[in-house]
Amino acid sequence: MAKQYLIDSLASNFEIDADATGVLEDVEMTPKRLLKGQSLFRTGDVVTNLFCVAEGWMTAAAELEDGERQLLNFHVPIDLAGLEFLSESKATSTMTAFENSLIYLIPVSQFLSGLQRSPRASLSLLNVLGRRYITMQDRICVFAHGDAKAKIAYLLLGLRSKQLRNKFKNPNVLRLPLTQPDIADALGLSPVTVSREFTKLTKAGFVEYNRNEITIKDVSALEACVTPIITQDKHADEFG
Amino acid sequence: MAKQYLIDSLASNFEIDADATGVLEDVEMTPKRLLKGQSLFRTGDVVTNLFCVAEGWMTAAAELEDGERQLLNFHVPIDLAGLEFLSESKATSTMTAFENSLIYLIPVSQFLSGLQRSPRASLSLLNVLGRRYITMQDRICVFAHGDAKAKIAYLLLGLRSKQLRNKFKNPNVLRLPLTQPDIADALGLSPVTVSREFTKLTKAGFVEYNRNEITIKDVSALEACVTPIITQDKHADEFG
DNA sequence: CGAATTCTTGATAGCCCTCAAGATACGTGG
DNA sequence: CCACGTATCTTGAGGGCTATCAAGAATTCG
Repeated sequence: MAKQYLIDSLASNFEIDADATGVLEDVEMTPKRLLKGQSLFRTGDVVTNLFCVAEGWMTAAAELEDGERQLLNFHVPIDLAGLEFLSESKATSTMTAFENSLIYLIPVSQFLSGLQRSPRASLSLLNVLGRRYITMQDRICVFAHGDAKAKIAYLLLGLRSKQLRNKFKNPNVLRLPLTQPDIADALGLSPVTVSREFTKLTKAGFVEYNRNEITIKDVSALEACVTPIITQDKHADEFG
Repeated sequence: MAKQYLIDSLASNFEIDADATGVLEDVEMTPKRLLKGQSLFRTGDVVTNLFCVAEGWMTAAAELEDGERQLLNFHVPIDLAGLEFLSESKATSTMTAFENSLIYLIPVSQFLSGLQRSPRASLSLLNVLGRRYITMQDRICVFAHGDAKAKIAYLLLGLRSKQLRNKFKNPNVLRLPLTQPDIADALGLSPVTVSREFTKLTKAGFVEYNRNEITIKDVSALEACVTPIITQDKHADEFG
């Protein structure tokens, strides 16, 4: 059954031990398919479901007042997403399918009562959110002090880490149809700058860029781009 | 007794209801005084205590490789700090007293076992961490898309919100001996730029800057500096 | 095939950093 | 109380990085 598979995957990815995952066993997980570009919820909507990504990519984005947007997160299989809306039922970002995706909806109410019954699961989630907070601090450092090259390297390494954790076959090939305008939206750069930086990175042999498929050729070279900002041992952090 | 006062304050500040605060009643809180500039722990240290700020200001900073630093957080009375180290016992930032401070140390182990006994406290903490995560997303937006003026306005409004929540008498007077180099470190700007922006903000009548005491004269004008980045209703978010 | 989007490349402009020098304030010791 | 050193603040000049504007090539999609 799909649900048991998801639970097992979540257990390994979030270091929720077998006992703690009991929290998910009594909740109903409703499958939902989203087409590319379709939104699960928008800023201001009331969010009543967490969700688990089974196939595809989901992305969280903030819509800025001047028409720009800030991509905040990338959710791949098997990610549990929406934890930040346990407290705020009103969405502060828009959750959109980046490509055709299959997700499983988890009602917040059921999830919460599951947590009430399982103190160990609550602690695991506290750990997850604590780590995410630390990751966000690193991201602040990169956005505050890094140049365009450092930001792009940080993004690519973060996506690679995410694929690595979720056991993608070749983590160096980013299986995400990211256009350069998308990358620009994620990093607060202009598409033109992204293009220029990628030609430089390609000429240097650090990456290969083939429209919608980015291949990391030299991980340590990319790490060297970020090292002036954050220390080496933090490069395993995921983006989003 | 000091401890009961702290517990009550934490209860109101973190929306931890009276029942849930039972988590703190069985833990020992050890008072510790720190002189200005003294560090509680440094990056890489093993953190075995959360702490609650009773007097003064504490600040968390990341030390970057090129000798710069990124100020990440400001902790005022009555803040509970160090929650992100429930998962990572190794500190990822350095916690320093910004002025002479009195804090109460709370052993992580005792706090965790308290959480095990109190599911509602765990949920409250999940809410707190969830909100902090959302706040960090806003900060990402400002750092990625904002200019120097927007960043400074965002910082000032965030510090004001913090004083407001913690019931300082006049929240518009920032009671934090922040030098311009400090502000530069918090925002990834150069001290020179901070100085120029403050002279502009002063001439415009938005703030008053008197060496170590910043007074916000026009809240809505500052909000207007940030509004192009994040929407109006998010300005209540705290910095840090 | 045609329209829209994406990608590339060049030229220009603006913001912020760096360097530098002088002024002001703070703390310490005499 | 004063002198001194240190740190902070201000202001100017110059330079680098990235945004913007623009135009053309390549790709995708209907």
